[in-house]
Amino acid sequence: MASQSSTQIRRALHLAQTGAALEPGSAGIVQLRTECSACNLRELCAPCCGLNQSERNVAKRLVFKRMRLRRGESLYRTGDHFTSIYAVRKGFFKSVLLLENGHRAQVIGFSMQGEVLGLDGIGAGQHNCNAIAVEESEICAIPFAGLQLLAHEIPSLQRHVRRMMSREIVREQGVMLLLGNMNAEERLAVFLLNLSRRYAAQGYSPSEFDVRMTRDEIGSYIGANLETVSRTFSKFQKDGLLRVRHKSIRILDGAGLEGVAGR
Amino acid sequence: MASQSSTQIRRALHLAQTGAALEPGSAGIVQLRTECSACNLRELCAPCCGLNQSERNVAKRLVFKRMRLRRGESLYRTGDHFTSIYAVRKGFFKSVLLLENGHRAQVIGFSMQGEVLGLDGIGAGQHNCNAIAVEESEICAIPFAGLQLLAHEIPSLQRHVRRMMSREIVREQGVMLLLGNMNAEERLAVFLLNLSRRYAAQGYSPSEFDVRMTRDEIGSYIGANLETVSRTFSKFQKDGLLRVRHKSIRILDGAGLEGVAGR
DNA sequence: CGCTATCTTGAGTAGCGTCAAGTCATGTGG
DNA sequence: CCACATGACTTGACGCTACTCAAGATAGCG
Repeated sequence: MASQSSTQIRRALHLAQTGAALEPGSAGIVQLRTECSACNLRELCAPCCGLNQSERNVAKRLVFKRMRLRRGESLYRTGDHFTSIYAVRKGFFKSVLLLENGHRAQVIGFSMQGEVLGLDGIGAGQHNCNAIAVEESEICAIPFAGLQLLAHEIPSLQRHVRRMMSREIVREQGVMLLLGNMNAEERLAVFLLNLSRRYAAQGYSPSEFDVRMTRDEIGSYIGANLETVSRTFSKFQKDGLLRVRHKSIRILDGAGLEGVAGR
Repeated sequence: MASQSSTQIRRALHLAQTGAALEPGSAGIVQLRTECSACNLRELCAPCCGLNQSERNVAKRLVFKRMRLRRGESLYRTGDHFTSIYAVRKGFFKSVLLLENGHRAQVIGFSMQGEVLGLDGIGAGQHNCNAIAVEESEICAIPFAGLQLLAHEIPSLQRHVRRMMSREIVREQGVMLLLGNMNAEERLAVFLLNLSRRYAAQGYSPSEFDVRMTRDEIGSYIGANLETVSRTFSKFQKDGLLRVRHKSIRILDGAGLEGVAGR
């Protein structure tokens, strides 16, 4: 069923890109047409950010397509033809890498509201992982070919794309450090502090938030199993660092948590 | 002393970029001026690869600078101002990420002959890790600003830069999978098969090669300690998969090794 | 209200890290 | 050319962290 809905989404995207009509609301997917200049995320949105007014006018030519996805639905899958990068307008996604035998899988990243998804496809022309909604989410698809045409006229846009890619490289380097060098407590602490910082960047409280993903998904990301994640949450609570009530997290001692994270 | 020689290299690079003269052979560093078209690595070299003749003529404007580094010398260090990307002409480099407290370090990648180094600096304008020669090495510095000017005229070059960055993202995703999901044997097997493939890509034997790095450096990269690396080498030898004689490796049973790697 | 997914906690174990001792290779200076 | 020092590697013993298996608690959903 996950595969089926993914197919529908891909079809929707294809239709959106070719400009063909789509039945609204089919399979719970709503597709909207918006101009960049009307996008209420344009302050956050990668390709618009940092443009001056005249550049924004040029950017109007780039028509974005919005879509909604429910928990478990795929935005794209490994091997899908790369056409767009995606700005997350609302919700949460996980990027899952599958081993060739398909037996093992690992979450290699989470993308939240205001962040960009799908850069891994630029090189090979096809996506290298599965992007799956962790909760009810809404994205804005940015056709990459159009983005490149624009970037040729707007150098700052070209720079912006490069900067996003470079940031992704640096982010992944940090995860490699986490996975290669840290124990379970340090990993979870780093994970929580990172989440906290990202919520803060979106204007939410850095000390009180929900983890939208399951213990299993967190564990997959930080290289531990779900029991270890759960135990470590409990230990942090016992030590007075957090208050954990299922998905709801309150950071009680940020400095203490940073101490555990080893900074 | 490592820090001192690094300073010298940075000074050399600065001089090279400003065009000032440099005493040849000082501190064992030799700096050479070469045009791209004369570079005998141009088939491998990232920015030249994939250009047609007329584009190559344009590319002649881009003057590269070559340098030699001895084992342990830094090509760049965390926080260094980003000016160039580097093509490895000869030798081997490791990229080392330092934790903020400077106490822990991890090798996050190795770059061999024919590969490119330094892409992590593009976004922030400064390097995010230390690039250190693992053996006597020679690199070709490609000034990034010049590369970008050229890329504006040669779209395929722009694409090429993007592709390199995207490949780096995908490579790091693979390392994350390795570090998050595999045991020591699987990690070492994956590491060796990857090395084998890269040696083959450079025209060397895929089944018989030297590991240029120490057990400690391998361990840091694959998230194990040096004893575990050594023990696993011994086990692979006992199982008839490899013949290991210190740094010299011969793969006796590639299929068996792939089996261990879990593919 | 019951079913299912998710989470928590416990007990036992295995893999890998730590500590330690010894071997081997490389390089340096007499 | 040899002696010695140093760095790199190997192997063993032991202990701890985190995984596995299992059972029960809790939340969310139809």
